[in-house]
Amino acid sequence: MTAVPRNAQPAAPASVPASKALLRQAILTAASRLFAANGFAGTSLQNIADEIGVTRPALYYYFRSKDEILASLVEDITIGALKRSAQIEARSSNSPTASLRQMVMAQARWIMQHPLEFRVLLRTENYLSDKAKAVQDTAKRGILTAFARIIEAGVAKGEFRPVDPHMAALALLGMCNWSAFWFSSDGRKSADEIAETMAEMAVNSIRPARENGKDAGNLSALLAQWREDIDIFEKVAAKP
Amino acid sequence: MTAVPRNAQPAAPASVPASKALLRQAILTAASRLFAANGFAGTSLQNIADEIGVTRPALYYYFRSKDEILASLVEDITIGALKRSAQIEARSSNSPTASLRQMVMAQARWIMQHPLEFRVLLRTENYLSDKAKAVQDTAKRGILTAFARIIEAGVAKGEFRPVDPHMAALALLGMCNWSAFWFSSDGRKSADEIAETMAEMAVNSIRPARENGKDAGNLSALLAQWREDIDIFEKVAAKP
DNA sequence: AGATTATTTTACAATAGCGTCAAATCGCTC
DNA sequence: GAGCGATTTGACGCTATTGTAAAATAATCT
Repeated sequence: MTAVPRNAQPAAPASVPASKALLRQAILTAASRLFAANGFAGTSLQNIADEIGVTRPALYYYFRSKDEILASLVEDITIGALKRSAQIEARSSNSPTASLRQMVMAQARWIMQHPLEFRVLLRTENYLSDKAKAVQDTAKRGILTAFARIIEAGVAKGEFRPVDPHMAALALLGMCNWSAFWFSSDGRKSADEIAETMAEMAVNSIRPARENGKDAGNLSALLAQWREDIDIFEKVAAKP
Repeated sequence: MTAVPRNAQPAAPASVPASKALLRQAILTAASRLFAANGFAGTSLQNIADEIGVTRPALYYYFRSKDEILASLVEDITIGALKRSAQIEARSSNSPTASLRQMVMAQARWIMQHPLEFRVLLRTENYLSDKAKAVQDTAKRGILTAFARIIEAGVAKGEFRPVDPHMAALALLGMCNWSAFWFSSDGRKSADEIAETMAEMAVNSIRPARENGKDAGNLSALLAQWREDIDIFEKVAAKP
């Protein structure tokens, strides 16, 4: 392993120095690789140290324990996911369909951009400290309710079938999250393509069946349908 | 722990005697509970032994190692899932929509009937021996291709949108499998209700946009639909 | 009852990995 | 190049747990 370069900044002693943060990050990256490959228990601190080219006790200068490495790792990921869905919800488009599509895309994308970390996260809940687990739980709950709220709004507007919002949200999140287990960045499809397909599947999965004229009184449902039609049209028209 | 009752069969020394199989099963049940709760590495053989009321070395009479317990545990589950989807595929209804609905229901149900074992399975792939992992992989692949074949057939028949069958299968399986992480048997909804909802979502997710415009790429069908819609709109809007 | 087999236990290595500490080294400032 | 804080290292103790083997107990058969 190459020596870690130090930048020549005069000083930033107030908070964490840049150099320290740098190696910290290197540790986290190596750890996610190894944890994802061999599991948390299957990875010793020695393995991590070898990966970076230092000795085992050096790690204790950056993290108090093995568990703290794990906790730090998974916290970043969940918080990131939460932030994204909160952002989209705040953007509050008036169309739940559009919002849901965006949320699914964002979630799927975020996961496929960090598949390793996500796999670790999904597989190691048991080893988290109580405090870390609590952080996890609130973040997960936040994402879930964001999805559920959008779906609920869509149901109220008639853009979605009358499904149980909570359950539908869990189902759709499952669709997204599962990708951590199978997505490969060198596969035939890009993360963006997959995310789009999933978003399309998601909105379709709870879209009301078109009942020709039946409940024609429902204007917003009709408008929602038109929006989708236009999307389809746009895609078709854009093709060579 | 109560003594294990022995049946008075003369002898069945050829294969495994019934009594031995009984305690074996008890060990597996206890193990899944503990593995699911505290993780594989977080569970010692001592914990398992305590749960059943024997001493630790007694376990070695039934399993050669801790890993063998895990392997035996997860093998049962995956094989069961594979069997189910194979059955449904063999039943070969002529309607891919109906088949897909049934497969999703079966998969979701099977998982919600064994959520503990499934959580263990999803979280411990890393600790499996190479041989056990191979069994895993082929079973998983079998389920996946069963799903993909149905979807492919549906696409060919025009019952589904032209999605990538492989990818859609993964997405739908994700929806099902994820339930292992959130389903609770004492929740408001029963496993059957949830499975049905998921099946409905699944078939909708890849159903073509329009029932009456058979092929989605058909522009004139889309335009015709719009004209109709506008008529409806006009009537509704004209109302007092 | 006595013999034979099945099952469980007590006791015993052996190992791997975590966390700690004081000493050594590095990089920089004066 | 002496001094000082930041960083790394080697050596150590410790615990938890796995797996084994021979002895003890329970069950079954003749």
